[in-house]
Amino acid sequence: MPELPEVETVKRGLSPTMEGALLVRAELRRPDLRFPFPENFAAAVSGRRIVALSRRAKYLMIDLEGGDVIVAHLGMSGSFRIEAGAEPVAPGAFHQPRGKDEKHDHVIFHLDGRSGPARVIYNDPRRFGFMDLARRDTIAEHAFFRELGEEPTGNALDAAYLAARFAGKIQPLKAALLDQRIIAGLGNIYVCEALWRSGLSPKRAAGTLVDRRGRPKPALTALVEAIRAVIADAIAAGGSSLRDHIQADGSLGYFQHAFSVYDREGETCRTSGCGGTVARIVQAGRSTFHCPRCQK
DNA sequence: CCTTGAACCTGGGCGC
DNA sequence: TGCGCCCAGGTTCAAG
Repeated sequence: MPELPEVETVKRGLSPTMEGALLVRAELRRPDLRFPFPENFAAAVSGRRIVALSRRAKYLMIDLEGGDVIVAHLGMSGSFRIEAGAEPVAPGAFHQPRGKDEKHDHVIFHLDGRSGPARVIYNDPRRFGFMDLARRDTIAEHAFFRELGEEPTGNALDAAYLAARFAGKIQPLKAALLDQRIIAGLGNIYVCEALWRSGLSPKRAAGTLVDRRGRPKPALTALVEAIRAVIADAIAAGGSSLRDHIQADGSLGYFQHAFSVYDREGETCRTSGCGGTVARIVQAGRSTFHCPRCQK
């Protein structure tokens, strides 16, 4: 589920339950996800109070009292859900998977919060997600964060910044926008959507949006606006829920209904007066959806 | 530096 | 009902 808007939605869904709660115990139901958990993970976080939740790019950060930070990435299929009350949280009270889905419940945070005991459960069938521990005061130097580019929210991302990063690049726009070192948090869906909104071909070389003096051409300014708008729209919609993915509070994001090109191969382009047909091509091994008629 | 392809995993959908 | 194949929101590594 996770590009930036989905992770932001997860953060907002979990915050009311997790912030201020005591993390009584972290229960790891296997030794690894994509990577092994840090040796001391469960012991280090158990018994600590949760100070705050935040997000950077596609990473969810859980700040604990004392300065440790749980850093979680949801990979392709990771999700969190909240179960309130009921189940005991005493040590030794192990989670019992009942259904098919629950066999992929890999991490259970047993909480004691303002509204009583609760569990926050991380489920990830494909296990492309991962969790690590960092220290708040050095987190910017952590390998996950060190090279990340600007967030497409707020004001840091602007045409001048992208012009500097795109200058001289032959790399196609699709690949340049997926590069987390340039813009942090975009993924396959929102790159396709932003390129469609700005009328730019995913195959176009990134450097062609920069003039000879290294300044942004109007098309690059339009692209920046499209990126910021599509991300803001998606966050406002609670992200995109593909397949059966649900948000932490059990509700569905609905931005998938607003897709203009993603997963719409063969359908009519929504650009007014265009009349083109959405095509699917493969770039760097991943599907790109675009309208060959109006995206130049 | 660049680009591509494969790898990591499981599950859903489709054609036969 | 089953099998084989392709596809999936991400990242990383090897190889050309």
